[in-house]
Amino acid sequence: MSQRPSRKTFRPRKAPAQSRSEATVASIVEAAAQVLESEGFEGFNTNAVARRAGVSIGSLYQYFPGKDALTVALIHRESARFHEDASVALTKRSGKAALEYLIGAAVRQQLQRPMLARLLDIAEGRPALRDETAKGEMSELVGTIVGRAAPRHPRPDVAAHDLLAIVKGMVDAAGERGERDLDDLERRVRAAVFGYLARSGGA
Amino acid sequence: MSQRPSRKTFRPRKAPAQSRSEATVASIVEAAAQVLESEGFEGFNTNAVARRAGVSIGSLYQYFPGKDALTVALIHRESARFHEDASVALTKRSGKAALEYLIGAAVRQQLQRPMLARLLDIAEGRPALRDETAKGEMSELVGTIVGRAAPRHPRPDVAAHDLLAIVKGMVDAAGERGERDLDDLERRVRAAVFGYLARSGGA
Amino acid sequence: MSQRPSRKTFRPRKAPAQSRSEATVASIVEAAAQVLESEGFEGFNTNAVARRAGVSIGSLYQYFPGKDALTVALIHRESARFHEDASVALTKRSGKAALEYLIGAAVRQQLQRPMLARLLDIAEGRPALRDETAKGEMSELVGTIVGRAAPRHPRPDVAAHDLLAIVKGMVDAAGERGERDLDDLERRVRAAVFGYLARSGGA
Amino acid sequence: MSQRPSRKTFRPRKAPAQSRSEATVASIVEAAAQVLESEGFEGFNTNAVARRAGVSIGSLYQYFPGKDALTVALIHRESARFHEDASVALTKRSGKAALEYLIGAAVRQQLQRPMLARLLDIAEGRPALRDETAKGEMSELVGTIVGRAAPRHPRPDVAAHDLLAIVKGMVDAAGERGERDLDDLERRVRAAVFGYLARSGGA
DNA sequence: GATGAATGAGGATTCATTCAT
DNA sequence: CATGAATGAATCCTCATTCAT
Repeated sequence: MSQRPSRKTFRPRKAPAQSRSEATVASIVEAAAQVLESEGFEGFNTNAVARRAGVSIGSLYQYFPGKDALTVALIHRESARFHEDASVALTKRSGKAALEYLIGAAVRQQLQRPMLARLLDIAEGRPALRDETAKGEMSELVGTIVGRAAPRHPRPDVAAHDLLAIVKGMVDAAGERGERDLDDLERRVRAAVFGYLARSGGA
Repeated sequence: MSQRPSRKTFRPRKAPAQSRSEATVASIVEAAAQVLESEGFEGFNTNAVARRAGVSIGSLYQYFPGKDALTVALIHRESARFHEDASVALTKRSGKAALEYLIGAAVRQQLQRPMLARLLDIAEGRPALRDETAKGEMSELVGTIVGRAAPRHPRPDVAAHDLLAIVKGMVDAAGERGERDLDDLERRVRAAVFGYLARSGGA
Repeated sequence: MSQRPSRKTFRPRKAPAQSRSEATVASIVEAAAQVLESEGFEGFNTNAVARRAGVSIGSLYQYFPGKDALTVALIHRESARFHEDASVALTKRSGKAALEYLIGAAVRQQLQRPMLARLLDIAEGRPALRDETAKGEMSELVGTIVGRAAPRHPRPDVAAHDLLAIVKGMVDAAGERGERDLDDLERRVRAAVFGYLARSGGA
Repeated sequence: MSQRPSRKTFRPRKAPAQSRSEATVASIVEAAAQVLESEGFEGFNTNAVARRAGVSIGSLYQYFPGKDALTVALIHRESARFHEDASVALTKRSGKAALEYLIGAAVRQQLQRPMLARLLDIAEGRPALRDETAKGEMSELVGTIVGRAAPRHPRPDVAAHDLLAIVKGMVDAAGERGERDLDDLERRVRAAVFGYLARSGGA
């Protein structure tokens, strides 16, 4: 038959009480990022992460209830970055400027650790992790920005989904191909985003 | 024995000369598709594929040198579909019509087996399989079409990459969200594609 | 939180198709018995069982879906013995003779592999395995015999439970203490059984 | 470090001289009882006990040299109860009354915390703990009582063993089945005990 | 060729115990 | 003394792959 994952929590197991453990937790998360980055999903296993973090496997499990919790932590870490960027974007005067800011942030972030970003995008899609990701929030945020950038758009929420998908698709592919020219990529992403908006009713 | 083969060929072990083995090979590939579709990467293992195909694990290894060969075969099968579609597209009178045809095909194909298509997109990105995929060819084909649809575009090859990424990003996300409205999705993808072309120099 | 065992089956994984595997299965079960006997629950682990059986750990899991399945198989093996004995007992002319036969069988069986028998009695009580044991049947069988041996007994089913408990308690304790005098033990068990029946309403 | 200590003392590490530690020790033991009761052997681990007791794992090890020491302490706690009961029983005028008193006490105690009692009976049987249990004493005490209740019995010590086994067997089984009718169970145990004595030479 | 039994390295996770703070 | 972070041996189990029949 199939596997029965039995609904687990991916939340950190304990809030680190001493400062010693805060460092441990952070080092584990960064180690997870590095392992994922350099070995891909194939080599992403708890022992490797613990080793790279310089802690014992036991310590890892003291803070993360399982392998997936590592991935989730990683996803949250990146989502937080996006949220910050989006918050800043929301302060921009024009909707267009907000979108442009967000695109720039996305491109920069992606090209900084291309492999990692791409793998996390993939991980986010895993059914088991679906509930743990803040996709809804992200769409909402982008929806708000779209609402400002293209006030006449009939379905800003749908546009938000699409734009997120477009940007992710483009930057992931660029990262995969090893593109390094930030400005060029950013220009092209803008073309896609504003082109889409223009043609899908945002005029 | 072990589990980590260092480097191998993914070509089918034998050219199926007789029709019997041809059928066997096809059934294994389809079984692989079904397992991938219903169980995801987690449940995608050689024994499961053999079982679903109704052949012994020994036979599977008779035709495929290893697990990855299955994935590659699957990717090739889908690429073939794309090639056909692209060939048809190339017969269209106008470049615009060609692109529209291709978009329609991509959307239809994606929404037919959304999970499968998405997982294969992911698999294609695995470094180990990179060489085996015909990404180059696909880009070339699309590049040609772009060249016709937007003759003034300064970098049709770059545009081809981007368009491929945009379409994949959008339809994968749509499939993931469970969208079922083909026409609506197709319209939006067109907006993105032609919007991008218009703004990135294709006028 | 607690552990979520997720309801597993303890049934053998596959019916051995070739005669080779029949032997494997048997050797695994006997190895399980021996390991349990000599190492107790502490040392009863799948690796030890596989090693003692002279098979790989993989083979063990090919036939048994998990550790508990080994225990269940062992319990079934012993229950089968009891059923045979009970069937023979049922052919006895008098109820008293039937009971005496069953007592003798129980004593003999117990003192043959005292440690094993005791540990299996314990294992039967584990909540996780409760459903897998044929305790109900055993009680019924004994209930029938009691019904013949003490026709006036007001609650033969309760008596059956009690007698089973008495016999198990006595022979387990005897085994634990290392008693070897079969006849003496059997006499004492008879005293307990018939004494109980006489005083609990079986006259 | 490791997990398999070869041989150790199970005595509490320090005689709790101050009342503070006395209370701590008692709370740990009771926590052990509760964990064993609610989680079974599976969930009976030092960390869980410490948590339930509201002390740190470090403190637990301050008072108990290891996990088994907890079990031993628990067994001793219950044995003490039995000893008290037996002492009271010894004050009874007739041997019969003494036995009846003891049976009543055993039944009551068992049905109060059925799971715990059963698990401790099992734990007592573990070879590693055998030396630590006061089984000998218990048998002696019961032997004395039997000597009074059935002065003609040829082997009061053997009878003591058997009676202990009978009572344990019956009440454990009853507890396992979830019986709650104290009086009925007590009647049946008496039937077994006195029936056994009558037939095994105590007449 | 086909079969499926057997293999065993690899990876996830637990938990008794120690020891720095 | 108390704390709880850290440790790592031990165990369960999976699955790619081989090979005798």
